[in-house]
Amino acid sequence: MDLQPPRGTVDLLPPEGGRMWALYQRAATWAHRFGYRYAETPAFEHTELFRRSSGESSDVVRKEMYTFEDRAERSLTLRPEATAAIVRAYLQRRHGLPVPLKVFTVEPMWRYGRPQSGRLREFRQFDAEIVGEGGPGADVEVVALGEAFLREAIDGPLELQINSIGDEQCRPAYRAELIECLRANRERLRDEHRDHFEDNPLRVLDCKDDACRAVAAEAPKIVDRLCEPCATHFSEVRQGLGAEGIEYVLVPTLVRGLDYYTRTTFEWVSGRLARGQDSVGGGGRYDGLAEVIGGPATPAVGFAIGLERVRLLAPETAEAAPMADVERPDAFVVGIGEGTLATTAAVARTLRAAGLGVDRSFEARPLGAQMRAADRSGARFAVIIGEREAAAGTVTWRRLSDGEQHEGPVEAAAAAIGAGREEGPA
RNA sequence: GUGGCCGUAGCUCAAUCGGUUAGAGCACCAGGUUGUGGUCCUGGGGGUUGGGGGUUCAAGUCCCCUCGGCCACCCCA
Repeated sequence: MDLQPPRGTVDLLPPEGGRMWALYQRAATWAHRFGYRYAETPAFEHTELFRRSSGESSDVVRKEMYTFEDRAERSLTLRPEATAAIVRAYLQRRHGLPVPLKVFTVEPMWRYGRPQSGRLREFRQFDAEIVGEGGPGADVEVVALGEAFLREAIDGPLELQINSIGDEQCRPAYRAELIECLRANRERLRDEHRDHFEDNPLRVLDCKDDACRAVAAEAPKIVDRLCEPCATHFSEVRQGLGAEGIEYVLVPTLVRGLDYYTRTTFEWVSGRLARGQDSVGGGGRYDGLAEVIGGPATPAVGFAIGLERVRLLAPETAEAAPMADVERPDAFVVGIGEGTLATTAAVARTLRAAGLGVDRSFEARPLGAQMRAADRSGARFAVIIGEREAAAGTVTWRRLSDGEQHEGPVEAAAAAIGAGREEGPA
C-alpha cells in the first residue's frame, strides 16, 4: 500500500495543521470585522456551472478541471474556484437573503495541473464576496478586507495591482481595436499567441514573454477606452482606496483568467515567491456572471486568496515556533501519586467548564514525566495536585514561562489562568 | 499538459572502486524523578536507501520503468 497522498495533495499534521488552522481563524476574524458571514457550498457542482461561468476559452475549463461522472452519469466537477458556486446558491435562494449579501468561505478547491510549491491540485482559499451591490464602495471594501488579512498574515513586500477591464458597453470596441493591433504585430508574438489571440486577445497582455510585453506596451490600454460609467466607477474605486490608505499600482495589462470579470480587477503580488507563483490572491468585479448562469442581472465583487501561498510568506518567527498559539492549551493538569487520576480529571473538568483549554496525562506517571508533558504540550500553566493539595482542597498553579507558582482553590486557579490569556491572538 | 533537476530515518547529511549487519547530529519516546518542566545523563524506537524490474558472486552505488518533489513554461491561488 502506497502511503503517499495523491499527487498535489498534502497532509496537514501538527504543527503544520495548527498553522493552517490559525490562518482560517485569522480570515474569519477579519471577515467578521468587516461584516461578512460564513457560507459553504458543495465541493462539487454540475460541470455546466463552471463551463459557463469561467468560459470555454479559460485555462481552467480547457485543462484544469477535475471532472467525473457519478453513478447516474451526471457530469460533475470538483470546484476549481468559489465564486460561481456562491453566485449559483445566491440566485437559487436569493429571496429573503440580505442585500447585499456579504459572505466569506475558507475551503479547498481543486485544479489539475503540475504541482509546485505553493501550487497544489487541492489547495485552500480564503474567499469573500459581495453579491448584489454595484457601487465602487463594494470594490473598495472587498480589497480592504483582503489587504487587512494579508498585511497581518504575511511578512515582506506585497504589491496590490489594479486595473479596470470595462464592461459589455466598452470592452467589445476595445477588444476589436486590440485585435487589430495584435494582427499588425502578429510576427512579434510568441507561437502560441500568434494563431489564437482572437479567442481571447486580452490574454496576450499579461504574457511574460519579452516580445509579447513589448507589443502589449505599445497596444492601446483598456483604461483609456473605458466608457463613461466604467471610467467613473474606476476613478471612484481609486479614490476610495486612497481614502482607506491602501497603496496600489495601476497595471493596465492586468487581465484575469476567468471570463466573468468586468470593471475592476486586482491582484496581490509578492516579490518573494518564485515568479510563476507570485500571485497571492486576486479578484474583481463580475457584474455579468449571474446572467451567464441564468439569473437576473446582479452586480458582485470578490476575491480569492491562496492560503498555501500565504503560508509560504508567513513570518519566520511563526514558522520556527513549535506550535501555533491557537492550539496551545491554557493549562496541563499534573497529579502526584498513584491515586490522583480521578482528581486530575475532576480538576480538568472544572477548568474546562470555566472556559479554559486543558490537557492532562492519561496515566499516573512520575511527576517529572508529567511536568515534561506539560512543557511539551505548550501549556501556559501546569496545575499540580498532590497529597497536600488534596488534603487542603487546593491546587497549585505554576506559570511555565517563569516558574512562578501559587496555591489556592481551583476557582482561583481558573481565574488566574484565564486572566493571563488576553495577550493571545484575536 | 511540455521541458529540466532531484529522491538514503521526521529533518540535515555520511556510507572508499559495486563489497560484509546502511551510520551520525538534531528531533521524537522512555527512564533518571511520589513535590516540579526547559539544561544534563542513560537508554530506546525509527530505513523495503521512494517503488518495481534488470545486470552482477555481490547494488544505496550501474541500467530501464514507474511514483513523488522541486524549477521553468502554460496559467493562476
